[in-house]
Amino acid sequence: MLDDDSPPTLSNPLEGLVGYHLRRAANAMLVDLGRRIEPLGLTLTEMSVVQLIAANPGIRQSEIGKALAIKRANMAPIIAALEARSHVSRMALDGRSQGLNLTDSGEAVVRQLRIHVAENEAWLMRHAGSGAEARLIAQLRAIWA
Amino acid sequence: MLDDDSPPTLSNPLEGLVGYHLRRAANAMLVDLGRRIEPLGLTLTEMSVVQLIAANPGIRQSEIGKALAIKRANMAPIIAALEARSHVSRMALDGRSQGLNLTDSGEAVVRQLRIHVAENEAWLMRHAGSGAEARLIAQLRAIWA
DNA sequence: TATTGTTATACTCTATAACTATA
DNA sequence: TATAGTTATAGAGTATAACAATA
Repeated sequence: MLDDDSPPTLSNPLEGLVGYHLRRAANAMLVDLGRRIEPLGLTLTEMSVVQLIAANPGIRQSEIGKALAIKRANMAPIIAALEARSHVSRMALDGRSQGLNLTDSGEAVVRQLRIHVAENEAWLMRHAGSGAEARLIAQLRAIWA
Repeated sequence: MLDDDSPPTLSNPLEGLVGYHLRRAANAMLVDLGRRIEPLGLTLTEMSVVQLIAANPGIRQSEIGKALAIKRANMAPIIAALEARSHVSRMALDGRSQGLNLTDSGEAVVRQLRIHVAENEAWLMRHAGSGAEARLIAQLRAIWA
């Protein structure tokens, strides 16, 4: 079968775009991180929220949303899910605000999380290497390719 | 009201992570690009697919999937939607494969697309600037912050 | 047997709108 | 009036599983 099964020498005009590499690199990073934290039973968004609570005990969910660019409407189910798994507890600050804190279970998860995040960062730097600035595309491409 | 409405001096441990900035930067880029191409009635994924067809007339959708990391199962509705809007036509290559081509309408869309993508790239570089390699975090952060 | 395309389905993330209640 | 939280809903994007038809 010599019908040219070799790589179809496909032309990809997106290869020259920084935005394309940025998207692919971010996706690759999220896939790697997602696999690492999978055993913890947290989504990537829950992961970042938990880390923010760990660093800011008593924080309000509206503050988390502002810091991480998550809309109020999307914060509600995230906090509810974390509370349902007993990772987060709420304490009324006033009639409408609640201070969020990690439970022991939540603290344990964060400890594991830090390890996986560090591994993910190491994975990132391993792929990105240290390069000059004009090498931005090459760096980002190296992450997913 | 002097209850300290100033920024809550919130601690964000994610700020030190390359992965965090990568995710935020990619999201910011996609928001900018999404707004630009919105008038064309294409999603971001459809946009990249159309560009690949434009550069590779007669390409099979399985090849597009491989190039852009889109699963076969997800390619089907994308191509169907592009065909439904008469941007793409199919031509049987053999009993199971189809060669994809742009229609006149599809070509017109791609011409507009190229302009918006170039604008998005300019926007990206305007924010990222040209910087050294250790400035990777700063560069990426500058895109979304 | 492996590949191409398809359908069905589910989950994550994001978005807007509208509502309650509290400040 | 503005804010904090909630609910409902929708649209992207991605994932797996299973199937038919063809190579």
